[in-house]
Amino acid sequence: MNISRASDYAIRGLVYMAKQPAGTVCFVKDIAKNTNSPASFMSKIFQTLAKSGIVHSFIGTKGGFTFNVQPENITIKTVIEIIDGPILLNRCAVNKSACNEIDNCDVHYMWADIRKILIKALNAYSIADFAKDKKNNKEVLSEVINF
Amino acid sequence: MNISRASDYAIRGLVYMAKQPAGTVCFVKDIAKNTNSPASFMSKIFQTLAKSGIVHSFIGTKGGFTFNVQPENITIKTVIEIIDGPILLNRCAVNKSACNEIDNCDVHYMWADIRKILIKALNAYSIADFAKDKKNNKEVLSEVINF
DNA sequence: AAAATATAAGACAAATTTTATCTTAATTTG
DNA sequence: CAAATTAAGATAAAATTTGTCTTATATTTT
Repeated sequence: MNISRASDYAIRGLVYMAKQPAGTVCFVKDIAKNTNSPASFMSKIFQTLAKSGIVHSFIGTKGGFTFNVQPENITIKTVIEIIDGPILLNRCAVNKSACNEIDNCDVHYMWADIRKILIKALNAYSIADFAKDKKNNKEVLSEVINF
Repeated sequence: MNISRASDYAIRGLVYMAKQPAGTVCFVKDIAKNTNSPASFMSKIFQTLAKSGIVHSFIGTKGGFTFNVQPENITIKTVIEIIDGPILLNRCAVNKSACNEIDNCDVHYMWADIRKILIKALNAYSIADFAKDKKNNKEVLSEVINF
């Protein structure tokens, strides 16, 4: 029950970009250095982010990456799904046809339920939230939502 | 961002047990058969569950497993943590010392926040909930909690 | 006491996923 | 043309997950 290192790197890389002046073209080399991640791995990750459309890539000298979608509109859920694929939790969380017990699965509704909650939480934070002053980065949701 | 097959099997196995008359001693062989899981793998899983104390094991002819904790008091979170270990989400979710950016981690609070919500959701369902009539097994939380 | 049955424990192994790395190509700038 | 940078894909190392197998131990039945 963890996110991948790759998603973690992606989020940190995008946060680094969001901290630069708007429109700055960022090199993978710098993104990697500032997030303590392997440059070659980060390069792969940003290729994937570029293919998804949330960042734009420029080849050549002075090439690099810029945001193609505003950091305010890139949620944590978006990033995780681009890098790791859909959030399923277990095999039968989304549709019954994927469940090996088909119509008779006991835990189907539970996982669908927990998945909904998790996705809402992951969508509640955007990349832009982390480029702001850190003292605002408190545990917002879990204080507001008491269940 | 998935739970392991092992946790899935564990939950299904415990649900199967909860459906039997209270106090029934269940064989791994039967638990595995009724959950479409490999018996030898399920055996390992139940060893772990027994070591944790939530089930009791009996060796020998007529041996097997019974609940040691009431199914009402075994939550999904409990099972997942027994089988897969603590729910962390990312490396810095729990304590800052585990974070590679130490005092300067941008995403620390977010992950701690999302983790809290997820754990609450996983604790909201118990094994006993799935032994009941299936039409009660609707998506309860996500309808109640609107955030 | 012996035979049958079931879990315990741990070594072993296969499969899958994650985490990279490396090389070659393509593109842009100067 | 030279330098810098991403693109793409092959490859590989490492870690984790998913299982299997064997031997031991305990219990019940005969």
